[in-house]
Amino acid sequence: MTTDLGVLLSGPPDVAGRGLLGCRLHAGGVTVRLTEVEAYAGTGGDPASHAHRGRTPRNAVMFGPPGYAYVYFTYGMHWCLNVVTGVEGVASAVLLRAGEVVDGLPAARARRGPVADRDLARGPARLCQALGIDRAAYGTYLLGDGPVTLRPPAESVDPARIVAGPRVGVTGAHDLPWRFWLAGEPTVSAYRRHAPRRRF
DNA sequence: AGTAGGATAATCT
DNA sequence: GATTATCCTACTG
Repeated sequence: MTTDLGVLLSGPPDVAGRGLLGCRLHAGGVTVRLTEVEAYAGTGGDPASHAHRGRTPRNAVMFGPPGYAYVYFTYGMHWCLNVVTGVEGVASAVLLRAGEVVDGLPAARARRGPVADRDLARGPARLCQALGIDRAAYGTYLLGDGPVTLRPPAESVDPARIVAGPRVGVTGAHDLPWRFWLAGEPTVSAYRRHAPRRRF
């Protein structure tokens, strides 16, 4: 059975997110198998989304057709990669949070430094660092021949292995279980929500 | 083991 | 000027 990514990504972000687990992401000579993702909707309804307050220069690609890369820079030092989902005109995307390096191990190690192999792409910013993804990937098409490519899983993923829970690091909307990961994978990020800058 | 705090700059109000 | 879809270091027990 083959996953048609074009069809999958044109659906709602949570459905697309589940389907992206197990897919292979290739860039910079490194390939990872995705083990953790998060879904984000658009204007209204999802306060955690970058597109919640409408279209801006940064999130413009989220309003375009599915299959394109939404890359953003945050905390003054980190890049994160999303795949745009849904129909053109409505913003939604899936944040690629973590994966297992299955090819190009030396290149990933060179970019990430001396860390355990399972930590090479364990977290959205670490994943981008391991693959060498930055602003240059913004708006590129992921289902073709671009610098960053996404391919269906080599083996189909057992739906029973997919776990859902609250998203990480967001300020609100914790009642929406739109973080998906594969049970038992050591590469899934273990961060909880802590140090939330409380201003009394 | 677990968590608290700082780094650091683009983006938006 | 405040905020941030994070990561790393250092400290506590």
